[in-house]
Amino acid sequence: MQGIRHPGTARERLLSAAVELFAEHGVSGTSLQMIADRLGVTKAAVYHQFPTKDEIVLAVIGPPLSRLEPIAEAAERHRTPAARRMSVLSGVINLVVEHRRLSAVVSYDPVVARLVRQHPAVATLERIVALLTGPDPDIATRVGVAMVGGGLISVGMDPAMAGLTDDELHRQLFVTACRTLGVRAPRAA
Amino acid sequence: MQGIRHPGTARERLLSAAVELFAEHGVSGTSLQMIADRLGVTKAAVYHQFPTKDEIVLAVIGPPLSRLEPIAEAAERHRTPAARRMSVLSGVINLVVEHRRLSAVVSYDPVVARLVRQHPAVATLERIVALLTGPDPDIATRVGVAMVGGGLISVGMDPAMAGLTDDELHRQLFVTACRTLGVRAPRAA
DNA sequence: GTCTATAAGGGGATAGAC
DNA sequence: GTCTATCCCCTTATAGAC
Repeated sequence: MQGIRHPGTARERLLSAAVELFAEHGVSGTSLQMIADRLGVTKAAVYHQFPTKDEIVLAVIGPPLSRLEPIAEAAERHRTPAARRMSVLSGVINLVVEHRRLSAVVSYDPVVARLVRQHPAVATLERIVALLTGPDPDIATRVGVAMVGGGLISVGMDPAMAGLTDDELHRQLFVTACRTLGVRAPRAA
Repeated sequence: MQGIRHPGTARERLLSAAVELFAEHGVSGTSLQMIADRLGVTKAAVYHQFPTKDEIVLAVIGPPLSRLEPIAEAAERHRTPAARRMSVLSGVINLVVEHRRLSAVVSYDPVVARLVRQHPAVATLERIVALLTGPDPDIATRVGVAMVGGGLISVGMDPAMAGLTDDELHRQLFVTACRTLGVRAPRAA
């Protein structure tokens, strides 16, 4: 709360630059020097904000991962498996659409995958998958859910979809995911 | 053709080790030292087989990429857009199933993506997407095709699907992809 | 918050012996 | 085909001044 600065605090600008670079080069392919260069500062300034590179990655993935818990909780308040599935699907799509570029990094970067495995949110992720499959899923259902998971992220990161607004993309993903899962989509709001 | 050796020529063993490591750590996260260590040789021995690291990546992605062309050609021999779509879908699924781990590397590793962009096979890839969408696709169709593309790869790399045989996985992916695309799957053979 | 300077190590890559 | 030895650069990370 001092002078006006365009994109936020130094920490926020750093994380924003990191996300872009991670998406473009991968975490292993992004050096602290690259992050510093994009911000127009030196590496030491980066180290002033975060003690290690891993801490930067954790700070990047933490906020989106922490949003999984409320998605699962909201879904579990519904009574039928079908309603729970629709609720969690909508929540996950919201998250993916909102973090189009980051989702792919979280899902597919090997360095991030290692950090995610040690993250408390993995348990929530399993809950979410269970909510999507429903109880005692057969192979076809599990394939469908896995396909939706990867598909959402791929579409989100697709440059050809960059022109779509978040609302449009959400609608498209929702109806397509419902088809993949073999369920009738509720009529649109 | 000399003495018996278990996994093939030195070059083949190197590429096999490279694929595993690329899938596990990403290309940027895989050093030539790691490849050499896995083979029980030194870096210099690796450099004897390939002049640069990029050449290793190209040798890894070349064979699967070269299989795109016959897939597109076979599909284009069919007369109707629907038949072409089913043909290309089956061919792509074959490819993904056969290279479960490699597909994710080719599709999502930023280093590989850069090399793929300069590869002649990109044109074929566009042809394949066009065959899947059909002429003058609307947004919903393009979303469906993008979702199938990413979904196939995600399911292929999913450890939970590792227990499925190639044939089983192919069948599951085919019917699920057809649902996503909103087409009736032809009855199984 | 940012800088200069530097340490310590690993990266890709090369030369030349065996 | 494989080795030892080496080069140079970039990496993460630290220390301390401004």
